[in-house]
Amino acid sequence: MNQDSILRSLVADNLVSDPSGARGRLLREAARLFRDKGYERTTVRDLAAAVGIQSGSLFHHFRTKEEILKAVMVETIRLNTALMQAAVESADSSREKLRALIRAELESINGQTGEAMAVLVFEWRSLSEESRAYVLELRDIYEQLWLDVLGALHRDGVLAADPFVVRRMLTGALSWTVTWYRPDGGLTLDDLTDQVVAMMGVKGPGT
Amino acid sequence: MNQDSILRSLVADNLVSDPSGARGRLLREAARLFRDKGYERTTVRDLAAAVGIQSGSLFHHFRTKEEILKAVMVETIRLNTALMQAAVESADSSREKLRALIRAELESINGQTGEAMAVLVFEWRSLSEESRAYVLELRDIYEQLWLDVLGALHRDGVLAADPFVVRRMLTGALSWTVTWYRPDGGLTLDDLTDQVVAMMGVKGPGT
DNA sequence: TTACAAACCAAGCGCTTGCTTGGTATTGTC
DNA sequence: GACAATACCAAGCAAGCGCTTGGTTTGTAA
Repeated sequence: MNQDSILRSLVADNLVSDPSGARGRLLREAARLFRDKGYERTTVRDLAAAVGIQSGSLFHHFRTKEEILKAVMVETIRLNTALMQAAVESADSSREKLRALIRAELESINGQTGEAMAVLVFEWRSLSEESRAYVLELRDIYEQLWLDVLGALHRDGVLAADPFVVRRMLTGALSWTVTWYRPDGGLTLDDLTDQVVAMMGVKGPGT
Repeated sequence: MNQDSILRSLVADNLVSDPSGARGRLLREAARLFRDKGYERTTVRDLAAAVGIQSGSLFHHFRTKEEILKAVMVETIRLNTALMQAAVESADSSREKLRALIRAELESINGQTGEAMAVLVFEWRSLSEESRAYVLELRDIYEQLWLDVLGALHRDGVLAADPFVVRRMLTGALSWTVTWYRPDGGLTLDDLTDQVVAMMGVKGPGT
């Protein structure tokens, strides 16, 4: 189950928009604009211009501007949850599962879905109360993947610190890479993964 | 040199506004509103109402709304840089200096200046190009404090990972605490500091 | 060819925004 | 007590905002 087939499966189930369709293209441009200028500074005219239509025509696809923000976030979480799940399942030991999770999250933040992930981090305050509740609900599924793995490592005595605290520290540290990491800076995502694992106080198998 | 005297010294030098003055009170309310609602969603009418004046009267104190955002950020960096400097100087070993820095940054993020620090993290995109350049300049002084200490630990073989990467990971992890840490949750800032230090792969004195 | 829905345009409405203006209290100074 | 300078108010302007409306084009299928 590679990344492409996971995406295609989600598209087939109508959980994620086809990236090549009109709606999918709009969401991609929206993510880019929201990340670059922020949600509030991005006007519906900006969004429309980015996909080459009139501003009023946007409201044929989405009822409100906020619905666009919500869709960007919801679809991104759905996709990355599925990718994470696959990453966990493909690894054997808990230690390898953790590494796979870190690697996958770095990929989601600094790869294809990077714009949308940045929006998820920086623009959640612009969501309405109900949209926020729904997004948080989806996020919990995602977070449970992490807590399961960290909890197992904790029980095995490999991880000393509290899994909840560790996850939150990791969330911050990994999210923040979006503000400074550049793939052309001589540091690959694998290098970065190594540094994170090394920095975590996870005792190696031999000690 | 305690925290209060540091603040008073900065006020005397006109680098930070007196918190009890009109300007200082406005900046405090602005920081709170900007954190809660975001800069763009906060109107000048909101700001004026928070300090009990008419919206037009704001422009007697600040030329533009953006100048208020800039002032919140600049004064916060100035204060926290001074506090960090004192924290570093009061510690003897590099290891203790690192702990003092972590503790001080957690304090700045989750204590009195918490609102303003959150603004610094989440609202920097709303700054104009020039304001951003100035803020980054001030930030560099602040960051150098960290890199000096981390560099010393690295040279001594206490810290294995790259100081630049470690600092950036720490920035993310510590900033993120603003989204989840609550002092009434049974975890003190000292506890949290311990967890961070423990999580960092800094080898203890005995190994 | 006809029928119909989906996708889009052109125009603009009603409202909110940051900020300005002209004038009035309030404060500090000699 | 005269006189600025400072701090504020009341009113409103011009621009930009999200979104609506009524009508036209495009795609699809019988």
